Amino acid sequence: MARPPRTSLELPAVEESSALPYLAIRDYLAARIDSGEFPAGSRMPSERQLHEALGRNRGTIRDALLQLEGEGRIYRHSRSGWYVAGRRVRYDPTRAEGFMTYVAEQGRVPATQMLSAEKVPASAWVAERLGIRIGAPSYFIRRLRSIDARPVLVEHLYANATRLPGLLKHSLDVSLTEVLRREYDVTVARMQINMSPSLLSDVQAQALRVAPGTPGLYLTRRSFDADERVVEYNQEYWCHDVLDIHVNVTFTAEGTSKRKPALRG
Amino acid sequence: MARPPRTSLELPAVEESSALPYLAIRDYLAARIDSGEFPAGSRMPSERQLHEALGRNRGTIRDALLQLEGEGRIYRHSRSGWYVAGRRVRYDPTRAEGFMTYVAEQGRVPATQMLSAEKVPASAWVAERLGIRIGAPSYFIRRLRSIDARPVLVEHLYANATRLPGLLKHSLDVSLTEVLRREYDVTVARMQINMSPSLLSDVQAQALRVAPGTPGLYLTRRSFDADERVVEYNQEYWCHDVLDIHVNVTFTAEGTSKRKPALRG
DNA sequence: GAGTGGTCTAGACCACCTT
DNA sequence: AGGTGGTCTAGACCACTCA
Repeated sequence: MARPPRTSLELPAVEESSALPYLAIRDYLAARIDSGEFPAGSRMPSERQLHEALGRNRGTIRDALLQLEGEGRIYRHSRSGWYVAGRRVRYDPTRAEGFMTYVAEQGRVPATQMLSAEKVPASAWVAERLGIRIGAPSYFIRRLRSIDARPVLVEHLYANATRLPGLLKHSLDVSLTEVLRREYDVTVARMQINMSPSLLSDVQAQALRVAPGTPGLYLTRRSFDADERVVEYNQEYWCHDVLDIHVNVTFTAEGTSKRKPALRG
Repeated sequence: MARPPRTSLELPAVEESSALPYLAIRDYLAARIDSGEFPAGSRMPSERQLHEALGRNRGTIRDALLQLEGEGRIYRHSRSGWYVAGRRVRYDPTRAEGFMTYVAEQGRVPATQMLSAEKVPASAWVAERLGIRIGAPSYFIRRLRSIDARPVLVEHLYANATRLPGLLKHSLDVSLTEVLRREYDVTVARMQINMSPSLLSDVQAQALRVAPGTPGLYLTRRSFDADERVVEYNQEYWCHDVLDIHVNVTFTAEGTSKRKPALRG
């Protein structure tokens, strides 16, 4: 990854807005991010620079940076540095648009990189989720997605290979939903979505080039067609600071509800 | 909070399943949680006990514990100890049921405690969200909610006082939605929900009796009636390990979607 | 090869929770 | 009053990224 410029370090004393040193440093750095001194995407001063400049132990500096990371204000690129986070991307799981679409709509630059794609016999775990027999042919696709050149999620994609012959021959750098509709005339009629905040596991952290222990958001999606057959099963491992999830729900009658129809465009 | 029993410490050597000491300790503790040695709700051995028992520095022990916290396997009660987390509670934001209902349905014990309730002139921020004039009377209610005696979220509730006269006289320890329907004949027709993972701010952390810097989930909900008037505005600050969010979406036609009607019971 | 973050050690003091 | 986690210090070595 190209290393963005680092803002030079000139520091008025840390104002003791918080009694605790690490929170005072957090406030100080947050203020400089807000003021535009450290713009989104830029590199923060190194931990050792801050250590020298602010007269606090590197561990304390690190606590302040980890705090800002948890708040989603900065993120790190493992062993390269700390960077200022951009705005969160709005994501509405009840809409059909894919990653490439909604990211671009928000003025950001999405990108997809294939990590692996294979046809394998379904394990028990996969078979259950896809509603197929154990050992039946299935696809396993692993993709890395980025926003503004920052890797932000790893996607695992499982699908029934019997139903989608030759899927791996198509370009999978774009929206899978679109490939399914165009090439196989398969449309998603229903989705089961799960989300929970967690940490990125070692494997996913490595793919995203972040440290193990980086906070994440685990998102799962099971898509069904009109006949209630599973079309695909998705696992998405997101950096926790990337998404702002919006859901709009309309209730029609007592105890029932439906999503308000979304207007295109 | 009553202090649950602590499992006594007898330790076979840490198996070096991971090269890094703190991850090896994480694996070791996770295995003992899985095996039932440390059951949900019980207290973990203290950091100093683990330090002595495992022959690692307390800082390293702490890194392992923080890792497990991030994964949602354990949580801490500030300055009291580390505890084993229970199962996540399933929450479907597109359903109308309130906290007390869906928590109880899952065999857990929900509780609500009022922290404050006042009638105040709306600030600019509140006025915008409620769609009322700045300075118009509004309610501000702050509640603490628990599951199985563990505080898990702080709720801020804003409402239009002109429209709901005498609201504070009613019992607000239960579902507000129900009070609104029963006492004011107000029904929610639409909700705008926002979610993003973050850290608990100092104020909310204090109310939840957790350390500042504890990971959280920030959830916001704006409810409208059938005439598109705002009924209430909610802010919820959740401990990050409590929720498993489920959303079920049905697509009817190209570009539109609606939630599958939920059957009662 | 220089610089970065990632991890670890061995101490210390404090605020607070618990009993 | 004793024990807990929360914070801080001052070092150290390593794996890795980047130029």
